[in-house]
Amino acid sequence: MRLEEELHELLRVRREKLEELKAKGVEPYGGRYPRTHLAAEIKENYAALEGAEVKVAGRLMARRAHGKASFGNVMDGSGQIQIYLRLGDVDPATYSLFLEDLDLGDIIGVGGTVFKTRTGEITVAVRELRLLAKCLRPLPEKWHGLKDVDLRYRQRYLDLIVNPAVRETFITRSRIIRAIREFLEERGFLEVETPMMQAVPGGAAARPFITHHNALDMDLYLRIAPELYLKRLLVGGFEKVFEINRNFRNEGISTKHNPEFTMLELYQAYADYRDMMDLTEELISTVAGRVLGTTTVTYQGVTLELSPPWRRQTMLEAVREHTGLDFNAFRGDDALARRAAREVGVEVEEGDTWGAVLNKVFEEKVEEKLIQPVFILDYPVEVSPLAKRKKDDPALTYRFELFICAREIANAFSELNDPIDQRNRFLAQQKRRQAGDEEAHMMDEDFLIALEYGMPPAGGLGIGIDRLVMLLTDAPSIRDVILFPLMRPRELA
RNA sequence: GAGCCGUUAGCUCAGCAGGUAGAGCACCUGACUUUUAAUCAGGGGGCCGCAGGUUCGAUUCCUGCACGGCUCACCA
Repeated sequence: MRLEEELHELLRVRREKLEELKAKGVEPYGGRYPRTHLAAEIKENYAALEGAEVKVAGRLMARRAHGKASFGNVMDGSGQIQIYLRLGDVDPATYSLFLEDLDLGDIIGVGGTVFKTRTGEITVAVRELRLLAKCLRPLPEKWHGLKDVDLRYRQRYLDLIVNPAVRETFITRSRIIRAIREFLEERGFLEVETPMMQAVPGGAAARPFITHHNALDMDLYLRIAPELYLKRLLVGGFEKVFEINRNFRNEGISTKHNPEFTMLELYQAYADYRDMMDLTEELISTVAGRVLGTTTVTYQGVTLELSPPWRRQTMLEAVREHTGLDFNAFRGDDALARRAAREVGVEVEEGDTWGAVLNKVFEEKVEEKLIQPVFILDYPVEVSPLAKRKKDDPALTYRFELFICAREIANAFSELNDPIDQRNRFLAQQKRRQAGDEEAHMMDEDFLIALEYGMPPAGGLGIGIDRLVMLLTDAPSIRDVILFPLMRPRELA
């Protein structure tokens, strides 16, 4: 810390007050304060509490001095309440503590009686005042709040102090996650935790972060998905498992991507992807109902109806509906499929097979049009290395993704439990890795051994929690639903 | 990774066809015993993101860099 003389005036003044307080024998960083009520409780129960003695604690957010009587606002976890000090009701030392020594932002405890001012504001008439924590830096502006998004993310605590809507968003996030846990536990799912550090990062197509274990002298990867471990648990006999935890992907940052993000994955033995569709509909609509009180939500001005059932459409149908291209007609002819894609303006590479082309056309031409909830079924096998092939159509898989507001919200499939087929899929992925595709799956021999012991047929589902929270809180950026999104470090003031 | 835009007081923002900067809130001093964006009077506070260049002179024009935002690419 710089020398006191060099401190900014605003910081210097507060530090001087701190020293004065100490000189007066006031402890500026107090301990336990036995508060009796939250601000909101007093306001909600005024009829019962009028004239009652209460103690509240919180941050001093405003002060309006009128000579020998003064008002202030104290904010606690429930909201703000007005406090009133009058010389005579409190001794001169207490009054001057409030008026001279306290600053906006200080955390205080006050005791007094509840009353209503003549303008009708429910207020605590203070008898006792205690400083619990001195605030040495000025808070952001009281009216406009903190707008600079850089500062809001870097100093999220300030954002939370001065922007109540931000606070609400994160409370809603917590409620959503709790509702998901309740929903799954009610249905017999067991919550588990699987490794975040993995020797072979699998379960998704993504570039991993690399870290190093010193004692074992080995590189490890931060997981890109828990999938392959959760499936090992199916092998082990857990029949309904879920995990809500972080995934890490070493990719770009955008309004829809943070390098670490929260994912729900669940697996249900003896089920398939149709069961997963039913479960997904029920889960999201139930969570919306429990948390928001409605299944009709507005996202960025668009009204979405989340009550089931949701539309179900195969990828082939969706592509035909939105582009006029019937990929069934190009079956077995990769070149024809590529030509058709180029005709509608989709860039494809020479090596792209029928299924890869179909997927690209879908992503570029169809996804953006999927506003109301829709399950897109039957993904090509090339882009679904962990999903079971369709019995009657082995070029496709029993896989769906859920789209809402043009965003992929969920991804699910009937899990591939044939170890021979799984090995071949890994080998195909390996070829793509060798061809330079850094996101192709790595071979996971350990996982294959597990499959060889027999994994029950199962449905698996993944839901991006951050994106679901964005949808349900009307947040335009993923950074609005992650408390501390990744930022480049910056020199501190 | 690319393109566009931004960075001025603690915060929210003006401003500058190039002549060494303003407002509101916050802060300091004074007045005020039911105010609430309290009010009134006075005052202090700025490497105008950083580094170069052009110029008699740059916060302003040019270049580079840093950080951020948006769009695109990659993805969930």
